[in-house]
Amino acid sequence: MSGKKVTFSDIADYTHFSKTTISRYFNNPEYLTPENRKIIEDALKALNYQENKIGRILAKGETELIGIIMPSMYMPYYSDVFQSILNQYTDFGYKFIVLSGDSNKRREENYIRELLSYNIEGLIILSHTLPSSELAALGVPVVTIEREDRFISSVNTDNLMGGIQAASLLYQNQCDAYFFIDIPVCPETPGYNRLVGFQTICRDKKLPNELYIQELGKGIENNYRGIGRIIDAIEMRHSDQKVGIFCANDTFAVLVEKYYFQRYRIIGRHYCLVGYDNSSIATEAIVPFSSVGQQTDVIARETMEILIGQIKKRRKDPECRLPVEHKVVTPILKRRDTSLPELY
Amino acid sequence: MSGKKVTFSDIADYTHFSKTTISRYFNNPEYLTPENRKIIEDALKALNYQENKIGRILAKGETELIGIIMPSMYMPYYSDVFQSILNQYTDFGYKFIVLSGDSNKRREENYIRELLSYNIEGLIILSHTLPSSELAALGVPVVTIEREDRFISSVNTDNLMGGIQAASLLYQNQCDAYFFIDIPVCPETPGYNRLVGFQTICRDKKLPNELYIQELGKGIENNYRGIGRIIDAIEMRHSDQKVGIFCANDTFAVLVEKYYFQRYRIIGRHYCLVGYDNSSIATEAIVPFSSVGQQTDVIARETMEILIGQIKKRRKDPECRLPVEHKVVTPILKRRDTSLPELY
DNA sequence: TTGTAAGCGTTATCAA
DNA sequence: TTGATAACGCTTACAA
Repeated sequence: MSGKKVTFSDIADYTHFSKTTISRYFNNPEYLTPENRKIIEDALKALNYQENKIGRILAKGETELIGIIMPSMYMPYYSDVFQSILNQYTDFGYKFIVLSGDSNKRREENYIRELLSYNIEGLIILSHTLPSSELAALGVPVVTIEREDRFISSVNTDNLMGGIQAASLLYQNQCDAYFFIDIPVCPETPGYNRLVGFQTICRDKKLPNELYIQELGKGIENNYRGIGRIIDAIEMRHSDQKVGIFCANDTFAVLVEKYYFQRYRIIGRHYCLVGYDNSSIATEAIVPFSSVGQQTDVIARETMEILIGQIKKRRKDPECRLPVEHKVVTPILKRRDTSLPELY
Repeated sequence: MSGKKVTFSDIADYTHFSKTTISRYFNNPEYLTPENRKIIEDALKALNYQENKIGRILAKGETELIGIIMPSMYMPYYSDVFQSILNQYTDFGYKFIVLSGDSNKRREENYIRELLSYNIEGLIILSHTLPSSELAALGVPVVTIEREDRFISSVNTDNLMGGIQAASLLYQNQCDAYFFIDIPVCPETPGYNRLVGFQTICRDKKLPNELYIQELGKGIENNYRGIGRIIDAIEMRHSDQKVGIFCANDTFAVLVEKYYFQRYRIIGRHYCLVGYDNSSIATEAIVPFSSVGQQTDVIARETMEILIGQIKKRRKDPECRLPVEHKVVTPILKRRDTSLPELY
């Protein structure tokens, strides 16, 4: 609308107070008399003052900005978590500057430099590109989510528990043979424990089991082909048995279901399927399958709590060492009955 | 690592240049002799200088910040577009502050105020909450994506074309009766034209058709029930015909497929299905279905081009009126053969 | 309760 | 090619 922006000086001139008093109106209104408060309030409206945080940031050094580095969001899990993080604005008031990583180390280091140049007060990392050792050296509070976190604070789902829940469910369904499907994951990644949990149950209960850990290629089509090869391998030797399959994510699980149908015309019997993440696709699938759900809202909240805690510490003492805190969030197994409903 | 942050003053002291010269090193290095440039370069390393954009912003008024207001991302389309927008950082260098709206008008107005207080240079709106009249009055460049855009610049998919493509595909498949399924959408929304396109073809070709425009409730379960009622209604009168169904999004489409199977044990024949958005679920479905794909990368790029164009204009002349530009992006129909493959 | 003046880290203007 | 100085919009001692 108007030309130049209205500043504290303008309001000061208009009201015949000083800039300081205007500042106090916002930061320590209790020092002002009600009458003077009213005068300033009216002036703000009359002049249509718009808050400008840049000056404040320069003076106070507090940006209320948090940086986020996302991996590519092709897995719905990531956009679920991201959505949950954004929702935290309501409770914490911090704003998020978001960059999307692309597995290029140099580039993500630049992202971080760029974010730091805006004086972000904290950093949330979902991308897997940079090692935690490097993140720990940044000097700002950092929390990672569901990734390697040796030297830095983190929030992870209890993947071991998740694997145990999944395998137990298969066991309850009295499968004859048990299978775990995933792409290769390095043991430092929390998700690795899905496998460990699965193995734990298999060992305890002495269940015949096999791991199918292999690259499946990029894109759904390639994944589908890879899954197909695995299912063929399984069916080759277990066609007369009830097989229990635990997939490390729902996308793989839905592809298992799809392949069973496309290739073998089998739907919702013969095999028992458990996915991971409980994303919408587990419900939308033609026969909904069970899935280990991650509590993304809890994850987001814990992340912010660690981060804000460290930020407050830093505001008090900018030199202080940041503690390394690890939070673990319990997964929630969503059971779905995969037996087909009768036609009515 | 260290205590206080290194500033231009520190570098000036260290090198015995003035702050001005240090600033020039970054902004107009050609004014410096190569030797002096080298000296400063070394000093930067020696002191481990970290860029600080806050000072620069205060002095220049250019934040290189763009605000985004997202709707809740439960439809994968939104996270696809969002991902594409984030990718634009590489080409444009602008950073994004992201807030997630929740259909609360007051609250979203506060979001915008908050964003403006950070001196964002532009705004991208995907949320549907605020009318374009209000957005147009903000004074910053604003581009909306796929929503009501009467008074403001926007980028939309050619929904009319999308509807035409979908209906034409059904027609090519020689359906006997044609159906459109969506929730009620106000005619100002670009998506409304999906229906118009569908109707256009039906009228042209004189195809028997019906519109099922009704609330389906919140959440997949409710949607599923609603879709079920619609399919039952259709089957009641068309069970012996080949029905062609165009769903306004892929989620509805997959639920149609699911319901046909669960209730009627029909898969991939009898009906012909087209979705919208070509999201991953259209591929993952047990029988993949055709879908009108939105070119989210093109949408994101066009959005940024309009926005950056207006931002540049504003930098030259902060008083200038902002033009209202509308870009339309062609949808791309992804055909998928829904006939079942033979068992081999 | 209010004001003065210095400061936050950069850039812009002008002069040298 | 370089530097002194003011300016950007706000906060914060300190003084009154």
